[in-house]
Amino acid sequence: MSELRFDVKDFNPEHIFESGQCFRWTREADQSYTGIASGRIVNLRFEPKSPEGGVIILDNALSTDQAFWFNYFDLGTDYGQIKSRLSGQDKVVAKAIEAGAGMRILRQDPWETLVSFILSANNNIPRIKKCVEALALNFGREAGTYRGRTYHNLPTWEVLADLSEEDLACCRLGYRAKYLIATAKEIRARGIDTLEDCIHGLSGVGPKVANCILLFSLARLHRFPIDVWVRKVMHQLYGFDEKDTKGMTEFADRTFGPYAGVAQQYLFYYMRTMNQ
DNA sequence: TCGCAGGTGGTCG
DNA sequence: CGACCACCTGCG
Repeated sequence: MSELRFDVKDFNPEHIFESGQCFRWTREADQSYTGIASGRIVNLRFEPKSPEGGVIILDNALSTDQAFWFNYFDLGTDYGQIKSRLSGQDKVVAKAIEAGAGMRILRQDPWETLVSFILSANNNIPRIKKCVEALALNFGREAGTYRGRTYHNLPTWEVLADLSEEDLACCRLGYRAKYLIATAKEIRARGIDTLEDCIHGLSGVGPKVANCILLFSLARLHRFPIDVWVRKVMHQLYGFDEKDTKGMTEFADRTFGPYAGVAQQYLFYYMRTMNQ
């Protein structure tokens, strides 16, 4: 284990980790974040060097995982360019970008993302985190120990597919447990490779969850998930009727084009931070 | 007690 | 289609 460093621009851990796209990163007392992704336990701290950039320091990372983390944090994408493009297209988003200037869209593991967002339905972020952790602790393989804490992976679909709702009762997932089991069985039958094709048919995966998976794990940056917060933004700041999902989607496509999903992420974070 | 939380699935018209 | 509405659970 060693330390990995990345010089980056447009990076702010709080904007990235507190924007509801991931559920397994925890803020430490020193403002760093510890998390687990694809079985890798790591602590991230960020040292700003200039107004735009700084250095990411990953503790407990393997040197052979440099490519993994580069991809995970989408470091190959120029968010400065995306931001200036979006800002030029829309005043509201320009404001939201100021508030969340260090936002990035992660490239998470598709299965972990699928599980997390099935659990997100009609749920709140603290409890989604609890559900994910309970699932990992009770049914996932141990991934290792770091700074006195033991971490577990999420269970694979092979494991979940053979569990019953009763088995999962200890995780307090509520009615989402049966979605999870049904989806695990479906993935076992079809395989994860076809996820993008079959995603819409999966149990517990409606349009919102499907868009989240495509955006937060498969880098489909044009996907525009509409949750209660984005709905609130679209209503309050753009004047849409709260129920007009179709109108919001068409507006996002038309206005933000290939980066509608990135715009959504700034708007989501903006709305959440405004409402505190 | 009740509404709400990063919605989905089932049932109607 | 579109409009309802039930739904596990924990919190304020």
